[in-house]
Amino acid sequence: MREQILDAAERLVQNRGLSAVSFQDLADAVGLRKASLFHHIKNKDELGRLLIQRCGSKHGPRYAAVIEQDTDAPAKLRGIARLFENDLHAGEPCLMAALGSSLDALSGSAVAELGAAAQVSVARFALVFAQGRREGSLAFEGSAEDAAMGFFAMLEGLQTLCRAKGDVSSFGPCVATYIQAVTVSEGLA
Amino acid sequence: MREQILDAAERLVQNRGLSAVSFQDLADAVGLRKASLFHHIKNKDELGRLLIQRCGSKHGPRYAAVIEQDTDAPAKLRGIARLFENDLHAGEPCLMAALGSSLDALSGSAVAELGAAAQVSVARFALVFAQGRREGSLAFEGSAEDAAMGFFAMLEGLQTLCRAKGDVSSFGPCVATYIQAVTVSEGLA
DNA sequence: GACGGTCAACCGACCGGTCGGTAGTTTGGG
DNA sequence: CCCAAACTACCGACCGGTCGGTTGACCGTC
Repeated sequence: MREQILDAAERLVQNRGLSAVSFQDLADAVGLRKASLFHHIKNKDELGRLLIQRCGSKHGPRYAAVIEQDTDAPAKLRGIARLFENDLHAGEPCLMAALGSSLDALSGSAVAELGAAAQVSVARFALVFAQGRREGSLAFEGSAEDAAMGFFAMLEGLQTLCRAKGDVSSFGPCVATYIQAVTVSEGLA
Repeated sequence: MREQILDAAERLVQNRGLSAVSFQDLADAVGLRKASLFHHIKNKDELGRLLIQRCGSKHGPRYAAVIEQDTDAPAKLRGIARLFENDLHAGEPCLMAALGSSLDALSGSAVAELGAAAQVSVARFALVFAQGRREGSLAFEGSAEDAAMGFFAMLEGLQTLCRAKGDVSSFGPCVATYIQAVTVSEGLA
């Protein structure tokens, strides 16, 4: 049941932001009464923190599956981007954008957990950039972490921007342009 | 007075999201009583729409000033990025991230205006990418619009991500890595 | 004396959250 | 094997407070 509540909450928060989701909304979405929710979630701050934790435990394995494939780095970047694109098409953009862009509405501990979750994702993606540099398939200046953070930021930003423009179809071409730019072209190198 | 209200509202919304900013907050911030605000702003939906419009009329000229400089495209990209970086350091991230990541909390007309504003920015940045391709200073596949949208998305995403991680200093290196990747290196070409 | 701006007072709805209580299930001791 | 205690999940009613928004009066200015 708790998982169902969090599933519904995630979907609502992704598209509205945490502070625009009330316990009443959440109760309606899962078919319970408002009071019952408090048996599963202590308060709104805990709701936010649970959502952030799930953001890691739920999507982390999906990223890991792509990263652990036996392919070159550009293919992995495309695979990661496709995960974000699919979520966007499913109307489920990453929670980190919704939560991160209204930081002052979160408690201190929630902010800390959000930052930690972001760092975990960046570190994961950095492995791909490091692999790409090692195998000569990616070219970029600076640290792999910086490159990975830029990549992650673009994925987050594209989800938001595509939805704002009502033009979900441009996610793919935009990210493809980026990946091509960091990929060492076959003709050279 | 209306401008002062909108200034204060912008600052609040940037860091909290529109639905977490109440008229009471806003009244406290500008030193008026809540009731007085409604002589300047009809309702919350209009507040959101005015904020979006200002996002264009206020920041548009700043971008234009950089774009109309007589420099090469990579320098213009760095200039645009620096604007976003300065705003981030000033605790004033772009409104589009805050508003765009909670679209379902906005009215239909507000969403339309937000999308239009986003399109205007993308078109502006696309001019720079087109120039770069023309003068041979930037290399990328696909349309200039796609490249520009990816660039814009990264700037938006980096603002959010840096704040979430509490590490504002990594904005510069991350975006530098991207710009370098799309810039045609002097040794080649 | 018309007018733009400000305000105190107020409104109904809703907010996050609590309370007391009720079914149903699980558990353990005689 | 039974029954009572304990526990889980749920709920109606309610709390103080805040929400977005309205009203009507008051003010200085031209």
